[in-house]
Amino acid sequence: MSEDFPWTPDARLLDRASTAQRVAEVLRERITAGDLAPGTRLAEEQLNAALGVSRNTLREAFRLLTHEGLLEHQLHRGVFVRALSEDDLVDLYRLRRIIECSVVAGLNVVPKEALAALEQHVRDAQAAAEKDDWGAVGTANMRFHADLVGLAGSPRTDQVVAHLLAEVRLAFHAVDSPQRLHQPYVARNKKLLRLVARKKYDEAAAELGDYLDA
Amino acid sequence: MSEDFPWTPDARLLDRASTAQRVAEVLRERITAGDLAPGTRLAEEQLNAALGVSRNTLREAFRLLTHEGLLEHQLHRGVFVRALSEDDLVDLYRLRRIIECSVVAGLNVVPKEALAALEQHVRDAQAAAEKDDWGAVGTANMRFHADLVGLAGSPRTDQVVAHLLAEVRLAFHAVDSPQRLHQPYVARNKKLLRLVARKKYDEAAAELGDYLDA
DNA sequence: ACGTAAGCGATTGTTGAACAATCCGACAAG
DNA sequence: CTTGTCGGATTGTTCAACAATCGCTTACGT
Repeated sequence: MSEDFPWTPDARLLDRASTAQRVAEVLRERITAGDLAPGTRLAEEQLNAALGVSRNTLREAFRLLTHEGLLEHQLHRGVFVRALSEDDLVDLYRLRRIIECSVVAGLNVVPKEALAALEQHVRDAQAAAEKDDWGAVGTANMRFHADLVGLAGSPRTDQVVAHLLAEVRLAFHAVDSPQRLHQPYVARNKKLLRLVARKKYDEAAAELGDYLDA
Repeated sequence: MSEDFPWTPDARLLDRASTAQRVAEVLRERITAGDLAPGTRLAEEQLNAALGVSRNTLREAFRLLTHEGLLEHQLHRGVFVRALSEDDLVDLYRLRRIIECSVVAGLNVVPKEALAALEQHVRDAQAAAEKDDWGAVGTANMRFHADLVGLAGSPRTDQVVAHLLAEVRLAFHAVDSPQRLHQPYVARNKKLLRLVARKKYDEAAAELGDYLDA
């Protein structure tokens, strides 16, 4: 457990902005890319040496990522890459269903440019799926849902959903078959978007609720 | 001496609090009690001496409260007690409406003891109202809604709602007539609870949605 | 042999200081 | 009166030392 990390620190990347934010950026990339598996412990001393920053700075970066929900902090034990249980996933999707369905059902007018952005996300997901890049499919899907909720124009709703989606993303890497996970969403998002474009908001909400029950 | 305790083994309560968390607790109390008015600036050096903790620890407490939405952080200027705008309030109640209504509408079974707890909150609010203690009415009201949402058994929903209620509480102190603000809620909560007890969840959700539109 | 408790190394929590960057009010020049 | 600049005060960032705690090992008693 107490060996050096398998990835080399890129000192050049640490020369532009606040050190803590740069460290957080590096760690964020590693986590969302799946290089750091959920449950992995991030020891201060190891990363201290690996990144060439002081412990205090490193802890500041930890705090940033903890607030983002990517890390979990246990008192006197250290920080760990967040590991989601089955119950967590169920809980996440339950809350997503509540919020996203309510938002869609309560829509009134949808600006043209917002609709275009959503369509772009669907196209991105489709293109990535054809290249078997399921990580990119997941990213496009996340952006689709974030922008979908953004239609409501509620900052707090946006923030909550962004947090939920970040947590969902953590669970991606724990899935053995990413294709089976992401494949259905491409078509479903397309159908959903069509319903929204035709202003059939209730049907869209039903469709959305249906597939968040999986 | 200590046979069985009334509190359930909750992981958050079992974890001992760090210094920063305790400092945050103190500040949270002062803020929600209204001792620190919205807009008040919290200088580091001043609190550093007053609370007997180092600047780093104090800043960590600030980060916790900022993340909770009670404090606002301005770069190179310090932290201030959050002042909510009219738009913020509208946004808060919109999200509350979405979540609380969905929870109530989706109820299936309500445990007897949970119902009893809700009734106790209503009685507390009623008693406080008769003594013109509108701060206590607000507290009982908050607990009522927190427990109401808790019926769904979703940790993340609970957390989001707790966050929203904490923000709502910030706005209490900016109101000139606390009576007119809290008075209606006592009767409404009572009515709402009666509908829930009779398992008329849809009607309850409608009632709840109706009064969150104010 | 088994469960228990003290001891120890490793790791995290906290502190205080030092220095840089930035804001704000005062003051002087045009 | 407006503009520019100076200087004190406050925050941002980093570091190293010390205290507290955890997990594991070891020795002890029954």
